[in-house]
Amino acid sequence: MRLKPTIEDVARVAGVSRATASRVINNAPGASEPLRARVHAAVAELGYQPNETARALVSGRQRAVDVIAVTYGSGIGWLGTHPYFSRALAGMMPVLEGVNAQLRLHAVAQETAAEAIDEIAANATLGAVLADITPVLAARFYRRCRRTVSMVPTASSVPRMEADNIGGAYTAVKQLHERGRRRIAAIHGPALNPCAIDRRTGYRRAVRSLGLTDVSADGDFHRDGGYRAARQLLEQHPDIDAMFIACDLMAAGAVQAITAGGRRVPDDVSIIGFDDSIAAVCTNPPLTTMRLPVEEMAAAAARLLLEGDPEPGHRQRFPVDLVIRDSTRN
Amino acid sequence: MRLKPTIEDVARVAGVSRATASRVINNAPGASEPLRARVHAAVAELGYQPNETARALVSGRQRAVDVIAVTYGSGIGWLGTHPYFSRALAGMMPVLEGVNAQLRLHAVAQETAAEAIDEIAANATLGAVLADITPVLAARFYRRCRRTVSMVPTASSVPRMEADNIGGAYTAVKQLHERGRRRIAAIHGPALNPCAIDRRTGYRRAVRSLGLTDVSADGDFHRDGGYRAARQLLEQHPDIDAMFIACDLMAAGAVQAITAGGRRVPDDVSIIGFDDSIAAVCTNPPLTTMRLPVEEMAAAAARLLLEGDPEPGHRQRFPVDLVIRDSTRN
DNA sequence: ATGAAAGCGCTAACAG
DNA sequence: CTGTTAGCGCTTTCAT
Repeated sequence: MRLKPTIEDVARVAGVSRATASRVINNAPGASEPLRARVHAAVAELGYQPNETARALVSGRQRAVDVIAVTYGSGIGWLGTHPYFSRALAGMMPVLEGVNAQLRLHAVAQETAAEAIDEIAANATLGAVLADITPVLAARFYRRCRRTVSMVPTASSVPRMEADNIGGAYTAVKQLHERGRRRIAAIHGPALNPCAIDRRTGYRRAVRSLGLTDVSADGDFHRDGGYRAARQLLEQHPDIDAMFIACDLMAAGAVQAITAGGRRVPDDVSIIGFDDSIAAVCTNPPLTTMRLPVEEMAAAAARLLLEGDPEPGHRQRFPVDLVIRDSTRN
Repeated sequence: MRLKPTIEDVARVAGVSRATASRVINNAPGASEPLRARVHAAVAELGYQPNETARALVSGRQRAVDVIAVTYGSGIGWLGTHPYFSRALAGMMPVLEGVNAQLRLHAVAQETAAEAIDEIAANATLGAVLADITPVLAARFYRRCRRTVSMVPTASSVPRMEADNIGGAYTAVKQLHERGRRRIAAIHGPALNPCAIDRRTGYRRAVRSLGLTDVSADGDFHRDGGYRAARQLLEQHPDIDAMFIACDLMAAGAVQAITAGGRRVPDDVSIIGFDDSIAAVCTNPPLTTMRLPVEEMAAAAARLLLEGDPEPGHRQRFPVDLVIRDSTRN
């Protein structure tokens, strides 16, 4: 079988030099119309496709955005079951498409995260989007590669996309309160997750300023954890009439626990989730939720990287808006 | 700021030749212990990280698996809302991790798919996993790059991972029938989607062999389509007592439509979905469904690529198993 | 066991 | 406008 044609072959067939071939292929100026035509013909005849690796090496830029996800213990099952990550990818791909940039996906195990991160940083080109990296690791990465954007709250110098998690949580509780609920419990996310921390803060502030009681349980940002937390909450505080839940997946579990316990949503217990992920519309009833604009954030992150090195401390703020569905409608 | 150190720098600092440095870095034989130590020291001192691009160019192999997704019309919103794709990614990443292979993600617009596919094929290294490519496009890709694996039914010569969609659909209907249901409707997927076609076939065979009536509606593999199809089905055939739905996302919508119409799941209408995606456990009640082992299929596809060129027509079969949850429990 | 040298395929000065 | 010539950073013969 014939080897893949190189630009050398194209040049030979077209009867020009490699340089000329390169010029017309990259449609750079400095090539006459007749030669252009000959080169194009040769390209077509040979089915020539530039070798991106060689291009990248010589030009120093490979035009790839790296996306890093850290996997905790149990493997990366969460990538397949947690909508967050795929939303981020979905947001980035359209902006990368058409500008000849590719997306590289890295799953790094928490235990070896440090080394893995060093290697990724060393080979970064357009830069990296840190989807859920802890502040410490993010800072480490940033030290090795300035072209970095975090999508979660992180070390202060790292450029980031910032969603108003605190405000969102506050709004959620306030909304529940306005609808007349007074025993508003919360199911929070992992204690160390930066987003979860902010949402917890928002809940606490709202509870305090509205004169309510803090009734909290801890979840893990997964459905099962939401189910368990809700059941436990209901047992310990049977008078709960609303729940603010820090993630839709947990909210889906909570809805199941609540109805399994013989109560109705929203009549007995009103629910507001967080994220507005696919889970929010799959539950029954569909969830009122605080929309985290993941796609927009990811797209903006990609665009920022495309523009060049972001300023240290650069930040772009994103609103977290209330999306009303049936889990609060009654 | 200091430029990134090259192997040249390492060699100089260690006082050896580039060749020797290369040998120890790749821990190839042919370097004495004392020199190895000096090189390692130099690497550590400089924080040297090999440039993967240069490596790839010289060795001809970049160790990357390309994943291609075609986007239809409206953009790739579906990637963020449809669990299939992220499950495939989740399946591949663990097998790629640790073998120093990376994952490249490509979203190609349907209109320009042909050219895009040619370019990807030209730059493929370990090969490509075709997640949802039509047979025609898959064949085209395969013509340009033998290292290809499709995850959906496709042109006969293209190596593939084959799930028993027909058998799964058949099993689902049979299960409903065994539970005493007799008016078993179906909501199918897109007319041209190869998986949807097989599931439709399975439904038809079951209906015929069980002596039931074919009551079908068409969906789009999304929640909204499932909602609409279910509502329409219920209006036109109020005596329906069960539904086989070709995808969990549609099933989630159908559950909502059914309960919104005042009927209960599973008491009045029993439901079996397909996929066993995150949507199946977010609905209320959780869905009985036919499990498509997407993660396993994707992992096997990645492994196949890692092994070298798959045989033409290579196929690996995967079962589609019944997972019983509450939507059929009564 | 070690080093010198030849490229991988391409782009980008630099000459002509 | 066109061609010649250096490399990009690395691996890999091939001598030594």
